[in-house]
Formats: sequence, structure tokens, C-alpha cells
Amino acid sequence: MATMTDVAKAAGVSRATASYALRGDPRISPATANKVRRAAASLNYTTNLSARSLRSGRSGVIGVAIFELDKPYPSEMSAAISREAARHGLETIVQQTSNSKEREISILRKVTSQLCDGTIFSPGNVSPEEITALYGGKPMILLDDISDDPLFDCVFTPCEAGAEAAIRHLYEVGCRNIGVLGVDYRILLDDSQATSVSGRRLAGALKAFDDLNINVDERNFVHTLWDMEHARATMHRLVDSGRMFDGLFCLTDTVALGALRGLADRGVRVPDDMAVIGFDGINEGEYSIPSLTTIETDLDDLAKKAIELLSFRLDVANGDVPEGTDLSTRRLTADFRLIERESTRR
Amino acid sequence: MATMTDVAKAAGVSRATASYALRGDPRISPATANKVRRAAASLNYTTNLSARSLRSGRSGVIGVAIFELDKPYPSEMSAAISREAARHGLETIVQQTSNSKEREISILRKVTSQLCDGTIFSPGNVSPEEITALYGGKPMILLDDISDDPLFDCVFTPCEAGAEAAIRHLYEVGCRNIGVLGVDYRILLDDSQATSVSGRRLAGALKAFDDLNINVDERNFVHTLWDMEHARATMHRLVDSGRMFDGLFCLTDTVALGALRGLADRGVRVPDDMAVIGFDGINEGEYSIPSLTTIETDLDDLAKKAIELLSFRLDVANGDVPEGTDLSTRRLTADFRLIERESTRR
DNA sequence: TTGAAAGCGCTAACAT
DNA sequence: ATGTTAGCGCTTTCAA
Repeated sequence: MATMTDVAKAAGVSRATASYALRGDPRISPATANKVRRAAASLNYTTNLSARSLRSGRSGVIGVAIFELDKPYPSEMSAAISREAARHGLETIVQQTSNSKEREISILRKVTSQLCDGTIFSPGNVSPEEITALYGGKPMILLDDISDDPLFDCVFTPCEAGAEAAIRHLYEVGCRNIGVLGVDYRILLDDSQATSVSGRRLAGALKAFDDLNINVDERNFVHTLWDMEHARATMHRLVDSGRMFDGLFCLTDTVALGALRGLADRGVRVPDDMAVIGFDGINEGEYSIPSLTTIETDLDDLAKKAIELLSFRLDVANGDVPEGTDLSTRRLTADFRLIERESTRR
Repeated sequence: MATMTDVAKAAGVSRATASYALRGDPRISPATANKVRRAAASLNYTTNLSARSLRSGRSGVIGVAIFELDKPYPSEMSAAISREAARHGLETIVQQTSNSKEREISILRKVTSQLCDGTIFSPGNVSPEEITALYGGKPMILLDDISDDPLFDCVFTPCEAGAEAAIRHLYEVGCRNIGVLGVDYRILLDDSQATSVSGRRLAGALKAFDDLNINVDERNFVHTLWDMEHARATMHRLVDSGRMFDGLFCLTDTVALGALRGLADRGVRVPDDMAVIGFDGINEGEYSIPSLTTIETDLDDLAKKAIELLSFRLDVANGDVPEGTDLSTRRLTADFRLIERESTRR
């Protein structure tokens, strides 16, 4: 592998000049710059990222750390962030935390805070306070931070407004006995859960019930883990117990797809017997039978906002920001839209 | 951030001793090693990966580069590799090539060959010869390399055997007029495509047709892009054109799920009118309506084989391998199994 | 068993 | 406009 020294030698200039030239520093004359670029190209030169990063503290790489790579929503989100970062000239590396605190810590300490100029992190088991001890002072953007003390910039999914829209939609298509699947009603009693994704989606749903004068009690809220298998089994139990709703708001699309399958297993027709709406907008929902009405989180918007926040912090870290710029943490919320499909069409 | 120097100072030893101690070198006395470890812990010390990597050429991080992060199959595969790597004490970073040659090159040059000790790469548009020029001499394992000249170790998906099993299964459930969806029959004419994933799945299907004495011609092979949208539209056109099969082998599960939806749109009942089988074994296939019979690639086995090959090359690079070990490139094939579900149950 | 010292490849302050 | 030089944090000979 050719080094900067090789390039400098081939171009007949000093290492410093070669370095400046390759990074487009205006101090280098166009003629020299060209000479250097040609030399670099002919030697198939690439800057050694470790060396650059060690010396300058910058690598041009950002990290994304999410729960699971093999679930539709987080993987679509990572892909969107990765695309948006590329538009800003940033390489993205993705890691899965596997929902384990140990893995989160390991990723934060070993990779993210070391190789990456900044990180977009979906915290699961690690508190912002703990992150502070691990992140090495590098820019960090949180996804759906649940702490109320904003230590880091954060992008939120549109939980409240989205959940509210979901319930309203079910109401508009005629549902009056609406169930909510995927949340334990008791989290309302736990303050620390109130700002979690479940908590905020539940809050949005409750607000809609209230506005629409629909009476609900804990029996309208059915707990299940957020995967297809549990959602399916939960619907089996629900139907077998004789409890029925005419509309069902599932806290995620994955839950909704599992529920659809569980209802089909028991001969409950969707949307005729029960209208079903999900949340997230994963690709699969468009092709399920019936296709899934959902609250789609605008992942391109979410990615844009996350990268915008991160870019700003990167600029701050590089000193590329005018004196007196407001540096206080910011919290943005991604857009959403209701996508009406067959599962609520009636 | 605490450095090695800080740790050494706090422990009252030299930097070298501290370095040895932290990496468990037996030359350091247990007492000293303990002292150093305590100092490191209290300072919340982490080795600087850039520095380690620059000096020793090793980082403990491996790279995975795949087509798309937001498609079920590649993302499940990345997750499996990531899990398996963790079992070997390796951190994994994942990047998406977005099926673009430019991105593949950029990833290989900028990140993978720099930060990573080795790479597991699913090549799309870049030839093994081109990889050679880019990969910086670091260990590289290919996934489904299509070149016949094995420059790199490779793990294959079980295309031929899997496709053969798929056709046989359709035959066993009574299908005699079997279509294959997702492959252009003309690729048989193009030698360079013969060893591609499509080419090998097609070859397996043809072998089964031959063994079973089923006559097929080009009309049995229907081309479509490998996504749900195109598969669905293709099925619409097929049904509308009056062409029908009693069994359909879809080259991927994504294609199969799109086909299922397209058939439902046209009132074709699965499995009664047409039995459908996919290939890959993505999670969604278990919950679709009807659930999808498929040839499941054993991703844990694939991951195990890929990491095994990579670990071996890593050991070779570190000189941890006895004199005279066979260093020739190896090519392994992942296991598969037939999962019978509703889409062929009749 | 431990320490001193060199240097991986690069960037940036300083000098020319 | 270009060159000289120091040093980022670590590992690894070599010497003690």
C-alpha cells in the first residue's frame, strides 16, 4: 500500500505539500496539486484512516448503533441514515446492539467512540448518564432518548401524534370498540416509562380516546412483545378468550403483521370483523394480505434530521462555526403520514 | 480520555509494561498485571483503536459489506455474521453497498481495508480482480463469488441443491406444470452468469426437471426483478395473459411474497390453484397468508463458515499457524433445509 | 521481569 | 507557495 511519502516522492514534493494538495488546500498551486493528484492516482493511494484519525481525530466515518439488524424497522432506518450520510460525504458503519447493555457499552467504547467522528445511537439499556462516561466526548445523536434531561441532541419518532392519528382513523372508519396491542397499561404508573416509545404511543392513543369521548379501560390494552410470533400467539389467546374489538391499533407494524396472521388463524376477517392499523411503515406492510394500514414514520426525514444534528456537532467540533452560535441541545421529531390500505378499508 | 501513558503512570510502571499487562502477556508478573488492570479500570481506559491499528495493523474489528441493509435476507445474514463474530471476540461493522460499484469501491478502499482486520464481502458489481487492487492485502471472504477462478475464500448459498429440492417438493405435492419466477432463461446463454446466484438456482431447477422427466421450455421461466413490487406486477401480467402453472418456484422469498400478493389480487388461490415455494427462509415467510414454504439457507451455518474461513486467514496473517499449513483458498457451501408451510400444503 | 526507544502514516503549527 | 518538524497513542524489538 502506497503511503503519503511515496506519493510525495513520486510527485517531487514534500509530504506536507502532498497532504495539503490531496485535501484541496488553497495554499497549494493548481499545478502542484495536479501533479500530486496524478501521482496518487497512479500509485492507487488511499489515506490510511487510522493514521489520519490518530493524528487529526477525524475519520469521515460515522457510526449507527441500533437494536437489531434483522428486523425491518431498524434496518430500514439504518439504510436511510446511511444513504443520507453518503450525501454529506460521510461513510457510515452500522452495528447491532442486540438489545444488550453489554453490547451497547462495548460498541460505544470500542468502536464508535474510537473510529467514528460521531454516532447516531438508539439507546436501549444504557442511560444517557452512562453514555456520557463512555462516548469519549465525540458528537452523539440519540434516537428516542427517554430521559427528560436532554444531555444529547435527539430525534424522536412521532409517537404521540402518530398514535393519535391511528386511533382517529379507526374511529373514522367506524370503530367504536378499539383495542391497543403491544403495550402494558401499567407503564402509565411508571414514570420512567412515560417517555419511552411505548409510553408516548400509549399517551397519543389515550389522548385520542379522550378527545373522541371513547371510554376505555385496561381491558382495551393488550400486552405483547414486539415481534410477530408473540403478537400472533397473543391474538390467538385474545380471540379464544372471547374478547373482541372492532378496531385494533398495533404499536408497531411487526406486531400488526403478527396480529393479522393470528386473526386469520382464528377466522377473524380483517377489516370486516376487525380493522387493523400499525405503526412504522415497513415495506412488508404493502404486500401483506390484507395490506396494512399504518402510520408511516418518514425515515428519510428522520435520517435528514439526525444527520443535520450530527453535522452541526461535527462542525462545532471542528471549529467551523461562528462565534456565539447557539450550542444548546436540540430535539427534533420526524414527520409521519397515515397510509390507508386494505386492513382498515370498509 | 485516558491513554496508556496515564495508566502506566497511575500504576507506577512503564508504558511498555502497562501495554503487555493489559493484553495478558505472561511475561508480566501477576502482581504488576493486577496493579495495571486496576489503574486502567479506575481511569476508564480504553485502547485507542486508531493507534493500535496504525502500529500493529490489527483492530479486532471485521467488516461486512452487503447489498442492502433494508432487505430481509441480507440484513438477517449480517445479523447472523455479527452474532457469530461476537462469539469469536470480534466486533463487526456493517456497510451497505447499495448495489453500486462506486459504493463498493469506496467501502473497500476507505473503510474495510483500513479499519478492519478482514472483510466478509458480498460482491455485486466489482470483480475479484478489481477487489485485489483495492483490498489492501487483508483477509477477505467472499459471499457467492461468481468467478470460477477462486482468488478468495468463499461461502456459497446452497443454490443448486436447494433449487433442486424446491422443484422436487413441488413435484411431490402433485405439481406437473411448474413455473420458475425470477430468472431470465437467457442467462443460460451467458457464461459469465452461469455461476451467479440466479444461474446456479436455475441450474438446480433444470437438473430436477430433467431427473423428473418434466419437459420445460422458456415459457416456464418468468423474469422479474427480485423485489416484491416487481414480483407482484409480474404475476398480474402472467395471470392476465392466461398463462398458468400449478406450481411456482420463486428464486427468493421476497419474490415469493410479492407473487403471493399478486396471485391473491387476481383471485388465484394458493396452494389450491397454484403451489408456491420460495428460497432464503426469511422470517416474514412464516407469517404471510398463506405462510410460505421455502428452502431456508441456514444463516447460522453460513455465518459459522464465513467466520471460520476468516479466522483462519486472520491467524495466518498473525503468524499463528504452524509451518506447512495448507493455505490454498477454500470454498464452502452453507446448509439448507426445506420448510413446508401452507403455500404448498395440499 | 521490566524499561527505553523507535516508529506506524498522517496532519498542522511553524518556518522559510 | 512549499518545506521542516513534532507528535497523535500504541506496540514491539532490544537492552538491562
